[in-house]
Amino acid sequence: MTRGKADAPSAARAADLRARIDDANHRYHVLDEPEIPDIEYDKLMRELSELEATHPELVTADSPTARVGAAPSGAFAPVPHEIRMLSLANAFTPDEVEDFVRRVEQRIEKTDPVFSVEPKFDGLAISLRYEDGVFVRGATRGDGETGEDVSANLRTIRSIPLRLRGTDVPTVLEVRGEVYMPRDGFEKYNERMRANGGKVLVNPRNGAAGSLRHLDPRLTAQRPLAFYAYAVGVVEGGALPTTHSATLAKFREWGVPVSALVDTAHGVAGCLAYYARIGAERDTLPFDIDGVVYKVDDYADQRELGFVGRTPRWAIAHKFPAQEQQTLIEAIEVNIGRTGAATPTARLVPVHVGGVTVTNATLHNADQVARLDVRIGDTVIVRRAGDVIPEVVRVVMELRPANAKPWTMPATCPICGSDIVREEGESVARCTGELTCAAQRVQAIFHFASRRTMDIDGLGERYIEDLSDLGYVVSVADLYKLTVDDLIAMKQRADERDGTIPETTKAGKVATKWAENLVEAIDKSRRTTLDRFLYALGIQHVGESTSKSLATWFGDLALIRHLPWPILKLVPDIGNEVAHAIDAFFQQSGNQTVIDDLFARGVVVTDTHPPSPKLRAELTVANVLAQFGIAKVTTKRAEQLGIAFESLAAVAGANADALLEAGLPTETAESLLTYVAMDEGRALLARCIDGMTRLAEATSAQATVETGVLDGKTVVLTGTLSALTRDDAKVRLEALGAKVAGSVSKKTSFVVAGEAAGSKLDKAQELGVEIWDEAALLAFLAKHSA
DNA sequence: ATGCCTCGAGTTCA
DNA sequence: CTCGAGGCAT
Repeated sequence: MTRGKADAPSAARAADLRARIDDANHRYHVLDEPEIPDIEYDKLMRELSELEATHPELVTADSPTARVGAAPSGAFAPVPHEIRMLSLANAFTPDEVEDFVRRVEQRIEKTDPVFSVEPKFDGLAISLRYEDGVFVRGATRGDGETGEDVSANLRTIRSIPLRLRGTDVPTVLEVRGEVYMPRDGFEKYNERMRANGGKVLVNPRNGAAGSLRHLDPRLTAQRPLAFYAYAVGVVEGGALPTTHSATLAKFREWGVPVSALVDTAHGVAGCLAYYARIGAERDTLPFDIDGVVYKVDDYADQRELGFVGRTPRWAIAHKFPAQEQQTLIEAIEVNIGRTGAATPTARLVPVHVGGVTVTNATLHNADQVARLDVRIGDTVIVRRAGDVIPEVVRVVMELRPANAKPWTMPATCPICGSDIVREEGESVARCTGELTCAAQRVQAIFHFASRRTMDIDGLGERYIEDLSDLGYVVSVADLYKLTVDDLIAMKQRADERDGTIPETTKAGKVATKWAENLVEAIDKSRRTTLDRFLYALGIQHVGESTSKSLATWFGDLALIRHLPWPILKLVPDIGNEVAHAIDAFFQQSGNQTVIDDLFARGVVVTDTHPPSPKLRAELTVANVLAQFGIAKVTTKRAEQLGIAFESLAAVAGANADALLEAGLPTETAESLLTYVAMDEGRALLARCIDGMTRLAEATSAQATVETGVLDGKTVVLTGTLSALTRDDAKVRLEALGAKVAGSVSKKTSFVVAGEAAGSKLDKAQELGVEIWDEAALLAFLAKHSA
């Protein structure tokens, strides 16, 4: 093979070939008007790859030959989305669409607003990043915040341009859209697979999702995938039009494929007409769709509408009715969850619904079973609700066997035999076995180890079951004393128990590696944050959000684990139920022991900090007293007491005279005295007094301890940081006392400018504000972070 | 008391 | 994703 310098004619020929191939792709995928036949196209491609093979120095990153697929590259790196990838609210009926449009109209004070209307493709959402017009990276949606880098696979998709056309392309442009598998491509692929005995794809949607997750892009290249854009992410160094529809039109100019079915519509009537039109075309379309999407067209209006949680208020997905199928109920089983919730689950004769095989369907609770009157042996209609989760819609009564008996919730837990109890007014029945119940224990450990809590990679439900069954792990703290030997021994015993063939020497090596990895993952999980740790504990009613609140308000588990419920209630969104649940959890000595054990075995909460100033503001005698719910002691009375007495202890110790002197009516004073006289009342007051003291100490310690290097400094972040996300940087700067602001002013202490920083950098220079590059920030953080 | 909204918990399949 | 229920405003 000639490896010398490329001669000029070869270089020119390569450039020419690339231009012609790009052009053919553009015409085919974007303009939808193929010009040259496939054979011709293949010939051009072959010539180019041969040319590149003999002259490797001619290969460019955006060469169409990259589409054949590079060699496997290992795992997918996580990619943080600077601008979150959205999920949409759903509407199923015209009424819901009307409600949506009405809400929009009210908020933006316009009637019959213009919507960009689009088909909702049934594929996989991805984000493509172009820098200077060249495709540099593509990522899956992931959880919306962080996706996976699937660039190598995306490069193989011919409708994704590797280079944008036109002169007005922004320096950085993130194009968002859907990777899907066209129906004919899906059929042909499966035909081919059936012919040579390969594995067929279940449906186009899974085909698309699965294809992008191939570690070997050469496999992805074989799959018939395509792409349509429908949204925009980060834009830097350039401007987009002021409406969504104009942006999509611009995309087309730049060579990004946008479905020809996108349109604009006015008001409810326009949207519903579009829904009807697309619905009628649905079956003849070359790709699968599961509904249509309405987006408020004007970006200014979108901004005004904003978000509720993770979903925008300016868009909604109007779904087509879910597909339904008929099948048979073989059994109704009871599942025990982390909190002991006993959930009836229908075991079904497998049936294809909406493209997947369904074998289980949750029946939620006994009420639901009764409402549907589902019995074992019944024929039922199953639907894939929303998108994924199968649901039993109704029983086909005509087909009910004569001997079918109504189902009832068992009285005892199928796992541990404890009573199953349903509280008054609750819809769920619970196993009362708590942690004596193996199922609850396994679920609790599984929750503890899961991604959003301690994040122990590789510790799945199956291993937890084995560890628990074989007695290696009883409480979550036991995870942290597991050794490699323990794990290997455990696996051996599990294999023997299951009758799995004893491991050969080669497989023995694998088991060792597995155990080593798991021990390492467990070790890695030892360092965690307070919010994750709290969430991991699995306290009833304390999920991700409440854990975050608790962490920011109190800052230290040493405090939280001793606080009585009246103090916990001071936190917004924590009411009676939640506060009592937290209190009750920590009152259980067993739970305290587990926490001590965790710390003793090396678990470290890294972000402990003093209680928040907000808490200090709320933590008054009056506020705490008002939480108790003592008869007659209203908020107003509590305030009087707060003014009259310095401390909770003083209130608790006050006699009748002192209370009357504070201006309390006789009845109120009596009620309070009665409360204090009760053992329970006195005990709770004592705990509150103790809690307030602890908090006061922790807070006063703050004055001396808090010497953040960046106290009083205001920092602005701009541009793209590469080593850490903007959020990350923000958190870490704030941890050092800085305030991270959104815009530059003369009060700004310094600006951190990443790649492709824009107007904020200009402004900083103009105002003479200190400017740091990313390296300076990293160095600073490294030096000053604990 | 009543209604809205957000959060928690449980769940399916590949 | 969906349902139920807790928190809070009215």
